[in-house]
Formats: sequence, structure tokens, C-alpha cells
Amino acid sequence: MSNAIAEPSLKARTVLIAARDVFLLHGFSAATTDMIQRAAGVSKSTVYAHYPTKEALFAAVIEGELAAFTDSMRRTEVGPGNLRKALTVLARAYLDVVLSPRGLALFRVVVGEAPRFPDLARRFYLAGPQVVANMVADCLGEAVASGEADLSEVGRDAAARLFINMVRGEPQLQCLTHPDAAPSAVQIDQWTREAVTTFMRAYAREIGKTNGESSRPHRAERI
Amino acid sequence: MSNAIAEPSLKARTVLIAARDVFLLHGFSAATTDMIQRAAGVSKSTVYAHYPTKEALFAAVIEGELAAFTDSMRRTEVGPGNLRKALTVLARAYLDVVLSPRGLALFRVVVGEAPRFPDLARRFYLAGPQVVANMVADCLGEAVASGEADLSEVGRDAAARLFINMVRGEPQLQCLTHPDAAPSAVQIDQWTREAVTTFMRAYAREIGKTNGESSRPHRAERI
DNA sequence: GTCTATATGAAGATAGAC
DNA sequence: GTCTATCTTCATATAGAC
Repeated sequence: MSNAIAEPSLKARTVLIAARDVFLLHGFSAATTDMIQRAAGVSKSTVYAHYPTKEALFAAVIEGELAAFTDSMRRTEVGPGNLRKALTVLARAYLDVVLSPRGLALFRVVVGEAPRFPDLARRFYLAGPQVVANMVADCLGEAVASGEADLSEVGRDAAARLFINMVRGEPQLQCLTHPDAAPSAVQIDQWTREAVTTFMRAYAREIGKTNGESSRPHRAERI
Repeated sequence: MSNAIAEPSLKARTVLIAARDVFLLHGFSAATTDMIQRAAGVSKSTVYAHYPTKEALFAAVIEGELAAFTDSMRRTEVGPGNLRKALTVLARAYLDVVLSPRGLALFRVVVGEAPRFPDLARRFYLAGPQVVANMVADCLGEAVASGEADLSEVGRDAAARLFINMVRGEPQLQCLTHPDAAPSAVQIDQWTREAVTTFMRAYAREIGKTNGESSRPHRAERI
């Protein structure tokens, strides 16, 4: 069936998917077009029919991963709840993507090849950390408006960046430097809790200090 | 010209230094032994006389950089002062190394090649973040003892890790993803201040704010 | 130990048949 | 568009003279 009139975009996608696996596993330089060709089950010239060079194929792969990353984060619904709850949801969503094999491999490759592909590195920052920071900043804006948080000392955007870096820092670094040891769900929960707790201690205003899931929704949320 | 009696360790060091420059600039796979040989001004077989393979040479380079990193941090004198001052000194010392061209290149290469050199990646964590976290933890231990800090909620070691990741997070990520734009000293100062401020707001106890010099911390107060 | 010269293999990319 | 076969270049690593 597919032999008669091969749809061009189909083979192109096959090549792209194979290239993604190979590039994310080996990095740009160590990956070879032979590996990609073999993984895709096509011939060498089919690869070059759709992508003029190895660099172009690499760029297409990274762009696709960035889009997937952004989409994944954008699908996160914070939902109703207090600030602690909202930050916890965002932190978990961020860590889920960052600590996934795909997320770790993307970081490795983009950062490792940044001197050779500076534009891709910049786009990584915009599609990843920047997007998440904006989501957190929105959340913090509402919290400030409702009196849940006081960010007058550092500002909303700086606070958002501090938070996501606190969330990402240790888990990502440990995963990057211990490639064979994936952290447990319990460990990830603890990291999340520590970061959220620290941020809340620094910037949350004491409303109902007795704490413990005060079911009072400070922010009347849209649903 | 190096005709008389070439000291073996001299040429070995020449090769190692050249290899360091090449590996840190291009990464492991993109670097070639030709580049190293040319940069060192020696012949191909001289390289292989001292290091059996490209991998072994790479490992020697990374080990050397890790030792330099650790030494640099260990030379940091925290000196007398309150907790805010001590954390600021440690943060600046850490950022100086992390954001230096050598520090950024080391991170790039080690993280990028971690799947192929997992042992080096683990040793990177121990020689870098772990060392700094221990220094911060020592500092925090004193602060707890003197009543300057209350770390009962997350613990001393977790607090230390949170702090260094807050310090490192945004500056390092921006430098890694914007290889052509070095941050200004003012920007670095601001990042440092934001991280220290956030940590202090979360965990410092207000001593002598209203009643002035009530307790006597063993490190001299200074604002 | 160090050099020149080279073996050996594989990389990225292309030509031409179908 | 896709394949088989190939070109050119350059990689790591080694042999043999000095």
C-alpha cells in the first residue's frame, strides 16, 4: 500500500522520529546519518531528500521537541486552590517534563551543543523556562492581588524565576549527573515540597496560619 | 628546538593543556586528536605516547578541571559577619566559578557527555555542587547554633542545597543558553541579592531587630 | 620519546537507475 | 522519491626511522 504512492510527509516523519531518537541519545556530533538512516529503515538519500544537511535535520528535531515541551506545560491546569496548592501543581508539572528521559536528553543536547547552535539554545530558554516562569508569574500575580503573597521586595517576575529554579535545581542536576539512577516518586515529592515550603516561608502572607489545606479558596477561580 | 632532553612530564602537560582547550571548546565527540595535536604543537604519536586513547585523555582533562574547581571553592574564606553576609560571599564565590568560561564549558561537556562517561558526571557532582553545599551547610549549622536561622522545617542539608540551586539556577541557565551574551557584574549582583534575600526571608530569625543586641552570636554582627 | 608517513575504517554527501 | 553504489574527506590509531 505505502509502496505505490508513498506520501512524502510520511517518510519525512519517519526520518524525523528516527533522527529524534538518535540525536537525543547520542548528541549531535556523535550521532551519524547512518544511525538515523538505519533507525528509520530508509536509505541515505531519502534522508537527504527531506533535509539538506545533518544540521538542518538536527534543528528540525530540536524545534519539534521544544514545541512538545511547551504544549505539555500549557496543558497544565492549575485549578482552584490556595497559593501553596497552585505552586505545587506547577512544580510537579515542570518536574515531570524536566525529569523525563526526553526532557533530560533535550537539556543535555541543547546545552551541550549551544556553542554550535546558539539560536536553538536561545529558543530552548524561551520555550522552556520562560514559559513556565510566566505561568508561575501569573499565579503569583493573582496571589498578590488576593493578599496571599507579598512580593514587594523582589518583584513578581524575579520571584517566579527563583521559584522555578528552586524546583528544577537539585532534581535536574542529580538526574543529569547520575544517568543510571532515576529518582523515586517519593524523592521527587520531597524535593517539590521543600521548594514550595521555602518559597511560601519567604513570600506568603499569613492568612490562616493553622494551615492544613484551608479549603477556603482565596482566589475565586475560573473553571 | 625542544631538542636537548625533553622532560616527559613537560610534553605530557603541554598535551593535557591543549586537550583541555579543545575538549572544553568542542566537547568530546566534535574534538579531534588532530586539533589537540596541532594546538599542543606536537605530533600525533606524542599524544598517544602519554594517553592510550582519546577517552583517557578526556578523562584526564575533566579530572583536572574538577580538581581546579574544588580548589577554587575551598580557597574561599567566608570570614566574620552575619548569616546574610556569609551567604553572599559563598554565593558570589560559587557564581564566579560557575559562570566563568571554564566553568560553563565544563558543565556543558560533562552534562552533555554524561551518558557516555557516567563516572565523570558523578565525580562532577561530588567535586562541585556537593562541595559547595557542604560549605553552605557548615555556615548554616553555625547560624542555627547562634539562633540566626531556623531550619527545623526542612533540615540543614536540604536548606543548603536549596540555597545553592537558587543561586546557580537562573544565572547558569541564562549563560548556557545565551553563549554570546555574558551577564554584567550588576546583573550578577542582583541575582545574588535576590537569592540571598529569598533564603533569609524564609529561614533567618529576626535577631536584635526590635531589642537590639540581645543575644551574642559567636560571629560578629555586621550590617 | 618524538617525529613522518601511513593503515584502516567511517563519516557526510552525491550520482544515476528505477 | 527512493534505492544501490560510490566519491571525498577525515577520523583514530600505528609503524618505523632517529
